[in-house]
Amino acid sequence: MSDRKRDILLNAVEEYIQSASPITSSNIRSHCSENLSTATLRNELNALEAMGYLRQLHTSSGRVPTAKGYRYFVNSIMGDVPLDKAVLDEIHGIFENRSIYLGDMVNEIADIVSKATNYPAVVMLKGFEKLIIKNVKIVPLMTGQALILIETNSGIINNFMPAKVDIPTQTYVDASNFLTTTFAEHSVADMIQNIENYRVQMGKDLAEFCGIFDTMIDSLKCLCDKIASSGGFTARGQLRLLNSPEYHDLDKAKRVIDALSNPKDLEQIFDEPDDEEISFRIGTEIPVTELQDCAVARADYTIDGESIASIGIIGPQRMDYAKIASALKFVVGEFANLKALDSNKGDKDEQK
Amino acid sequence: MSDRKRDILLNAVEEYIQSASPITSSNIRSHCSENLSTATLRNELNALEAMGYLRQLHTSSGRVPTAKGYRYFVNSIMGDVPLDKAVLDEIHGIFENRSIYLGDMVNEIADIVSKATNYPAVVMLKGFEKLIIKNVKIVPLMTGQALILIETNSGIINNFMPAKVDIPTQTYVDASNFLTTTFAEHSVADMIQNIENYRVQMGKDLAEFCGIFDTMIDSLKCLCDKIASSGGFTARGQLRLLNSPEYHDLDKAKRVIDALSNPKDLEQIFDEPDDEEISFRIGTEIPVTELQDCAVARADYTIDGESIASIGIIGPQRMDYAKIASALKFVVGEFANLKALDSNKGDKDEQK
DNA sequence: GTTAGCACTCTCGCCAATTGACTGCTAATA
DNA sequence: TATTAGCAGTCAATTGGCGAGAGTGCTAAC
Repeated sequence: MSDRKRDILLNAVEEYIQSASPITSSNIRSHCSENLSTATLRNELNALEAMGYLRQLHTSSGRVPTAKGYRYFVNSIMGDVPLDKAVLDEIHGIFENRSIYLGDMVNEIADIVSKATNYPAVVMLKGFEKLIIKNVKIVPLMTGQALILIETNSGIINNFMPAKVDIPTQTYVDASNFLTTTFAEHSVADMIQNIENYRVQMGKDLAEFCGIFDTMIDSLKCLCDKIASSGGFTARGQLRLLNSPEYHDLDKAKRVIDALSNPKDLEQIFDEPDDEEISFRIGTEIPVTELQDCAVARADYTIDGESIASIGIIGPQRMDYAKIASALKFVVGEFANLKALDSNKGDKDEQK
Repeated sequence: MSDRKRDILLNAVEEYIQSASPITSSNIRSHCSENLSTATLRNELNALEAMGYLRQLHTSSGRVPTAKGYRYFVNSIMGDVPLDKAVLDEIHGIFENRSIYLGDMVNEIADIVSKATNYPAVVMLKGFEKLIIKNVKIVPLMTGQALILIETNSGIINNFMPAKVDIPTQTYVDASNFLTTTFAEHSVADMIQNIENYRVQMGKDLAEFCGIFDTMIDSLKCLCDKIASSGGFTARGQLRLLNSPEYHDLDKAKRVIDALSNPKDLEQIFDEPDDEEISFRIGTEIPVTELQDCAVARADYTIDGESIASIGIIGPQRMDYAKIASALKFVVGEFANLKALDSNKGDKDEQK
């Protein structure tokens, strides 16, 4: 492909992303190639169409990028576009004020990412059980339940468990301390799996904790199951899909929105690992029929090479790829900072 | 109004709520008045139109209820329609498993009510500071923050506050116990306002708690402000508005949905007290211009005569009033049960 | 390789005619 | 007096045709 064709194609795609109306030869002339005539541009556009990057909706209309055209654009222009400063600050604020429950954080991130990009966002929490335990607290409440708080390197896991009222508060404190000293720097999964071994090993010392541990593990398993049954997905900002002219058709929009609340569909997109920083799938590259006239952006947050959470944006193929890429990069970056911060902290102030 | 007119009107409204298409004379004949001719029915419909209960969109179309017609229907038919058993169980489950944060509970209730009715739902948390304290716990975390847990008669208030790492855990326990014994059976507002007095009164005994109390009160005030700034509103299920044929027009739907995320608008509907169990406002009865072709249902949850939370449903005037009324009644009923249960519990197991 | 010019194609908005669904009204009937 | 049958009238919705406008493809000239 000649340099000129490349310029024209990239310009056409960019233009179309902004305007949402088919690109004409005069259109391009006024925006980037003022020294060429429309006739020449028509020849070039014709060639680009033959090459499969553009297509015409009908003989006498302008041209629209094909999935291949978008793909070319995405591969070429992956430079960052600076995000809105207010949005940046808002994202940063969420992470700043991070002594927050993991579940809430996931919701907030989905909200913010959707707001920043103006498309629906999906967050998939893949393995909270892989997070590294820093501290465990079991707090008995008056209502016959207790609150489990597990501080990890990426936020706090919280869950309620049933609790007998006749167990003294101190027992809960002791049990919590035991769990913290035993499982600090281990993963939650480790704790769930290995608590049995510790119990056997330590004999009657732990007898009084047994009941507590059993119900705690049960309730954590329950939480795992709950997250697993929803596939760990949280979708937010579905309404924003309606802002795109391509989804002014309600039925079309509904089909996409329905897919967003169907774990089975989303699974196919987010389950398989993805080692790119930001990946885009366009059109038929998406393994879900209902979404094949969409584009999906995805970024993963990984710890030690394992993906903990995925963030996805779903929109029309004519989505603002550059803006989305920078939003996702920024969010994932904040995630990483968070982890660095936490491990520092963890070293500094040991729990007695 | 004659009995026959009444029958015809109620039937027409009910029919229209189901079918969403204008009611014709032959329509009524086949559904309720098979012994009358369509001509007679036309005379009756004509009379009902003259009385202002129905109106024609154009000369040769069927008739549609006016706001006055819906109002008559609502006042007449307030009998309960049994709700879907699955929905009933789901609502019940939320309250059953009630050791849950107030904030989460509000979200879940909005979700469920919206799901049950198939319309957008709004929950307004008016005065969590009016709730009665049963127990206070301040739990220090590793990240330089502490978790405030206030168990009340209607769920747990939770919020984070900054905390110095060098304060020993026991101080937090003592501070928590002090707050619990001092303010149990008082409202949260009482605690926020009167903690100053207690501090002055008790002198240096409390000196070591001062810092903790100050930051706690600050952070609770912050929470109050945050809730106040959003008007305390949580809207869910906005998308369901699109299911109604009257909102297939996107712009029309968006105007309503925007109003639902505008505290200023919602305030006008939910701020003034409402002593009916379930109240409906139809059309111009709603004090918000953007919502004047909608209907709004509202139910309040009150403690000691004061409204703590309001639940609202927004939909087209052609909404299923009976179904909405029963869903709201059921939810408010569960709320009340909750309170009864809690005060029992409170008597039984005292905190040391 | 580039450009000007012309014919061609297709969408969109507009208008008129047709169709079909209901109603209102009038006159006949119980 | 209340009800009904029948007929004329009204209006929305659909259809088809027409013209304008936008944009292209192609060809011939530069």
